[in-house]
Amino acid sequence: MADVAREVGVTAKTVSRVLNDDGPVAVETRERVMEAVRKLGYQPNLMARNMRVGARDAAIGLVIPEMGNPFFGTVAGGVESVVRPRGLTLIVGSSSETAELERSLVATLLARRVSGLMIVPSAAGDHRYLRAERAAGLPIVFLDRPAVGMAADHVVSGNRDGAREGVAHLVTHGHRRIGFVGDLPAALYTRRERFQGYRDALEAAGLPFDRALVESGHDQEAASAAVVRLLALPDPPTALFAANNFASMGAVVALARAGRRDVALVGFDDLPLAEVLEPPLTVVAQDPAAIGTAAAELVLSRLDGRPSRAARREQIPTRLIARGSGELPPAR
Amino acid sequence: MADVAREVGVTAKTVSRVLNDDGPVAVETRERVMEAVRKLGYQPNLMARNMRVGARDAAIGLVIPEMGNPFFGTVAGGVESVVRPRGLTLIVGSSSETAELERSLVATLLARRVSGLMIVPSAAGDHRYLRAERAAGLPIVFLDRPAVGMAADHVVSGNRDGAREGVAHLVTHGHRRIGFVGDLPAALYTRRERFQGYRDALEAAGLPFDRALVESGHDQEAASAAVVRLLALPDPPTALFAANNFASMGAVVALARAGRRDVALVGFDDLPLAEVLEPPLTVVAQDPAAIGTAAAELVLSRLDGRPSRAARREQIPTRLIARGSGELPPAR
DNA sequence: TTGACACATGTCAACGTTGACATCCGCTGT
DNA sequence: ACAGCGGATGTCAACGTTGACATGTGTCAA
Repeated sequence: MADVAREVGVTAKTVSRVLNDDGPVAVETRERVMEAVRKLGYQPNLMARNMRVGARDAAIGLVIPEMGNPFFGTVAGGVESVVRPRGLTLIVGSSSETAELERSLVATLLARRVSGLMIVPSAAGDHRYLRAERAAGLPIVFLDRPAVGMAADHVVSGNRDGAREGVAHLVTHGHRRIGFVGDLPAALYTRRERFQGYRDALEAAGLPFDRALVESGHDQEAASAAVVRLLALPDPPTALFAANNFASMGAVVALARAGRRDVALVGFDDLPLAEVLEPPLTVVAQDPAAIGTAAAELVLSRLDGRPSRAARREQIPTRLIARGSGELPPAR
Repeated sequence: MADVAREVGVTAKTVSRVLNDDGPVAVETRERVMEAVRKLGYQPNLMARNMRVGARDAAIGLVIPEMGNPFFGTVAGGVESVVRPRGLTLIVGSSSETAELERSLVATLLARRVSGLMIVPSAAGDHRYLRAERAAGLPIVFLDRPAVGMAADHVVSGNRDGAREGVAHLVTHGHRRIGFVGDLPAALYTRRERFQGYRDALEAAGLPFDRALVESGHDQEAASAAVVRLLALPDPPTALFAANNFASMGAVVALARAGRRDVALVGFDDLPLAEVLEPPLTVVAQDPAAIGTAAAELVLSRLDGRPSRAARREQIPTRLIARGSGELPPAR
């Protein structure tokens, strides 16, 4: 910047004014400065700019469990689409679902003095340590799952309602014994909510809840194995509700391997090739992009100074997409 | 930092020494400082630290076309896994495959003085403008596709070899008319390479190249339509080679809709549920995580001062996974 | 003619941190 | 007894930018 100023014969301050459209600058000076900037290939140093008095970094920090998971990738894309037009940079890190990594990532982001923090909390965490930051006015929003031990803004899917709707769909098609294939650990927020939705639907239909019909597994293989166990029961389910995408894939694989085309299935979260599966997979679709944009907008509105103490909570509704696998009638 | 220093009764410099394990500090002083740090909840300001004399930001910038695409998400995950243990933060942005957004993102990253730049270039770009930065010693590595108009490091898949192997697999199973379903625009690097591999395989087998068997589409629907056109030819192909994941999905969908279980298919890039498709999908799998880690390691090695002028280029080999759809014999 | 005012630009300091160099102290070896 | 040395700490400046305030110059109304 000093070089540019020297080249033009003005002070750094004037260059600064030109670059920021700040204060009055003679048209001619402006042009000469711009030319010098081009000639010297000058680029303002954002780090220095951001460092000025108490200023925060013009960036938003985002912590997701995994980059490779398209669900979270799409969430991140939604966040970016809102945040970038505002001139904010997105800094993403992944926690591998561990509270420890999550915390160290958050520490890095805080050290960078990001302007806002968005977190998909990992299962085991406790977010009390963020209270002070929140109280100090830093916008913090949790995505997909609420914070633990702390009242804070969040944006989540309509897990319970969605699950209820998905299971009700199976009930409507005549099923009375419906298996639940969930995530692990069972204490996971989304798992708990969806399980509640499952029970809601059973209750609404006057169906008994059978503990034996509930199985779990964290990855696709484990979910597959869970389905195999369910099908081996003396009085097996005629339909399955898979409470997340891995569970869905595991169920699809298990049913395909067993050659069981007669078992109905509804999955939570849409899959890319759902329509060409045999039978086409009925799902309760989430809207990950909407979760991202809604959360980002929440952060921005906080940033624009709405220091309201109260936590704001949003639910993004799900949508049942009936493709066939949920409409199979009960065998027998 | 000044507050901490005052609390302990030392200078900021001493606090700095404690925090960076720099220079000798009395054990007792160290402890008192650490305690004050905890008590006051002090967090070092990374922006300020990074700004010091000519220093660069302890961050790596990564530009990918799309966050929601699991291929690039996984690439990003690979990058992060290498970069984080080194204490570097990852800053990710997506370009939506447009040269314009890509460039503005790169500008932001340069303004932040990142320590390294990793770019998945969008189709239309020209990277001459980065020459100066590269010459100035900034590590720049391109991923998945090479730079345009500039000799620079890159890490790409073994596109041509992989495609050749995939198509050869079809030839081995007796196919003589093999359709090619590619990406658009046709000038896209990966598309060109894979197309070359396709022709290599035909040539190696002494099969004629038929222009009519080449179709394209950028998204899944377009690829589907392309497959429909191919099947409607007077002398239609008995097998298809889909040159990327959208093409694969489009082909799978088109074949399923048409009820054509007799057409052999090999896709480039693996899909999550490939094994449960009917028939199970044979693919030429890429290794996106390896692309990310290899590229990141390249950046780090450059960072550790290997200012060798020559561009370094790496290819990550692909792997044929035969599941069934490529082994169908030619109908008729 | 003069004061007021808008415009154009400059000066200075400060943000938080750390390199370079200086200072002080006590111990060791001769 | 004292030079020499290493350990512990301090002082100062600088990184690049921009707020707050100051200065200078020309125009216009009274």
